[in-house]
Amino acid sequence: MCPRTDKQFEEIRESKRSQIIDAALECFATRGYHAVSISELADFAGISKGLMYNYFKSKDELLKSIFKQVMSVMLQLFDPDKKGLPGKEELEKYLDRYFNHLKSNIILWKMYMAVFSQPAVQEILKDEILEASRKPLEIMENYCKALGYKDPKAEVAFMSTLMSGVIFEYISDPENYPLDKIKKRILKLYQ
Amino acid sequence: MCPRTDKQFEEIRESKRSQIIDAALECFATRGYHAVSISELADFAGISKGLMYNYFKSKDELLKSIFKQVMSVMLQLFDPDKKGLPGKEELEKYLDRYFNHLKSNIILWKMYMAVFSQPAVQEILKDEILEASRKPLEIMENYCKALGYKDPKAEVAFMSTLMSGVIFEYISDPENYPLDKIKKRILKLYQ
Amino acid sequence: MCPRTDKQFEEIRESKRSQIIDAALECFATRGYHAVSISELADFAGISKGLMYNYFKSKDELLKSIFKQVMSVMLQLFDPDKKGLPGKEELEKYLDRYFNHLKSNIILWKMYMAVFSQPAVQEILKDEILEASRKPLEIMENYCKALGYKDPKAEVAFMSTLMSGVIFEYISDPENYPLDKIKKRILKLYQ
Amino acid sequence: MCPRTDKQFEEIRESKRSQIIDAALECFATRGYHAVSISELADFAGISKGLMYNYFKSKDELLKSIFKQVMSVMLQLFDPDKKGLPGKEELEKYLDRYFNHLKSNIILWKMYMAVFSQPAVQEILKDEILEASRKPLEIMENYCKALGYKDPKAEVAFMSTLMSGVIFEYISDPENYPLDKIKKRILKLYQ
DNA sequence: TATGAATGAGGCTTCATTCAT
DNA sequence: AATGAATGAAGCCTCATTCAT
Repeated sequence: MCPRTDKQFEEIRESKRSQIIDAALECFATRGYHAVSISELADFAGISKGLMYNYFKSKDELLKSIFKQVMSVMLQLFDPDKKGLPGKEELEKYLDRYFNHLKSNIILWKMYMAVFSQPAVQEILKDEILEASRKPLEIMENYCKALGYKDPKAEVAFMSTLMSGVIFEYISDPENYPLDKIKKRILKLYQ
Repeated sequence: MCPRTDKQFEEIRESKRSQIIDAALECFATRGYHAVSISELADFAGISKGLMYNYFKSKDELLKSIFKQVMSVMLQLFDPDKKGLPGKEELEKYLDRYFNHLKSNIILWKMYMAVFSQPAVQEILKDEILEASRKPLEIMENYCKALGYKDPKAEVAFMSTLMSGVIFEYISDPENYPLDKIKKRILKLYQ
Repeated sequence: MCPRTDKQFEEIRESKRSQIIDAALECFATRGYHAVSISELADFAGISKGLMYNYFKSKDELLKSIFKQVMSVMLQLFDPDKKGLPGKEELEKYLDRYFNHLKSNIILWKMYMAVFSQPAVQEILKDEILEASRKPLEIMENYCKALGYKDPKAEVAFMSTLMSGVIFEYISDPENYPLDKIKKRILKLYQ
Repeated sequence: MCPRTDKQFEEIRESKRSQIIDAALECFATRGYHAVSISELADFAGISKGLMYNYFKSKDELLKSIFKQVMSVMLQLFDPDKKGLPGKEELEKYLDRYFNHLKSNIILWKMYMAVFSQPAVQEILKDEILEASRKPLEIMENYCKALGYKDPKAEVAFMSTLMSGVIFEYISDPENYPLDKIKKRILKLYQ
């Protein structure tokens, strides 16, 4: 008989928003942004087409929201709690975290790759991508400086290459890619 | 005014086919498969929409044809003329060829990545992909064995990772990626 | 804390109804019926979408209600208090009232014109329109007879033409239309 | 067996374009711009929805094209062949042309009114409207000057008022509006 | 072989309306 | 009485594909 309280509405919105983002994340990651229609998305999320637009202004905006969420999760990965000087030990922990994250969040990384490799999508997310890549690069540069590399920027590029390669190979064939062996192999490089 | 011979017709067809494939390759690689319409493609290739369907049964078929061509070009890269035992020197030449190829055929590699990140397309091209990757993997395994690695398969996975990473990073930002430094860095690993 | 009386409820309802009609009148008149959504309307009126439907069965019904109100206000304009015989002096007063009304109720007249130019709406409001135009026409006919016109019906048509023209031109560009000069010009016709 | 010639294509395009504009003119004029959907329009014109967009970039563009055509037809009305000084005789001919035009092109004038009275449509056609009204106003001003009015601009406003009124009343009820009597009545004003 | 007009399915989006609270 | 989440029909538009010439 009474209207819902603001708090109730807030909860509904937050939960439904998550529900949509999760559904879209899975669809986009596994089938590609353009290949998934709003209709399919709504069906998959268990809501009506119209409701999508109650939560996201457009399909593009939905993609941006997903990307922001993906990036925020990933940034936590790259956000070291310890402020201590990075060293070999730190790097090992860092890689550990990274590989574990990859294993347990494969969908996020698929999304990440899908986004990065589709020019049309890149266009949409240009700004967000630039902003998101700043932090990890900074961290890696700190490691490289601490490890005494003469050309830290080049070493960062190499590290990025390694990491991109790992992601790419792993999500292409998670069953067969020897993730652990690769981790050891990489660690050996920085001993 | 004399009627063309069958051979001439065949040549015309073949040349026009190439013309279309080249145009489509450039469009798809730079803007993405879904973002390019048949209309735009026809304009870009300098022919009419209708004629496209004279050469390719559908847009999907066109994509498959392009991918086959891309793969055939890449296989040449991985087809060593010299049958000599692989060693450090050979590896250096191999990497040289690889990096040069990447530099001068960036469009092909963009296409290659684009295909890999489109699940729907992957499905269609599964077999071609598998077949195409056989040869390079074999070659790399030979190198690894020759270099005395205890676990050659793991080292091959690492090499693949490196190469995927290089492709990915390079095509993402060709202007700024230090391709040559990365090549040296990789060679240092195998000295 | 005492429960409201029925009368209070009634007053609240009536006042809220007015609030909605006023808001809708302004929106429709300035931006057009189709261009204004119920959502915008509710925002503008400071209530929720749902409540709109508590007061009006549909958007069309709302329009009808507005038009009825517009017509009732206009009928007052054409309802002369004085029953004295119409003459030149009366006509002047009549036009005065008319022009002043136009100036101070431009929104009502915009609405009136908007309705007339929407065939779909005309259909809905056919009867209301006919009924509403009876009175002014009657008054004008009386004037014409009193002024001694041989063909009073034709002169009424001419007067209607003048008035429609004034409305049309004035609401099209209220800033620049010389309303007062036009009034004088018309009065000169009937001296 | 041969493709059509450019000329043939040109003819097809021109004729189909007309067909669409005519259909749209009738629909918009009688039922209103917003009330007519592209689907209905296509049906009415006897073509597919898609083809509409082969000829007009959008519904708005179609409206603009129609308005341009309407205006071009009307401008001919206001474009006197004779360059002689305007006088009473000229004015009579001018009004003659005007009233006849109204009678035989009622749809055009309905369209004109529909456009002018719908704010949303005005918005779309802002520029075109301004441009189109320049010429007739200029002509009327010349008449007024020639007729010796002290305040020609005011008299132009009065004439515009008359003409708008005539259009408005006539298209509202063509059957019963005494067009000829009104013409005489107006002429009497300028004897 | 070659053209581009024509089609129609399907995409994204809006919005009047309903309904649980 | 009041709210806004939820629905789904319908709108505009795109585009792969067909077809007459």
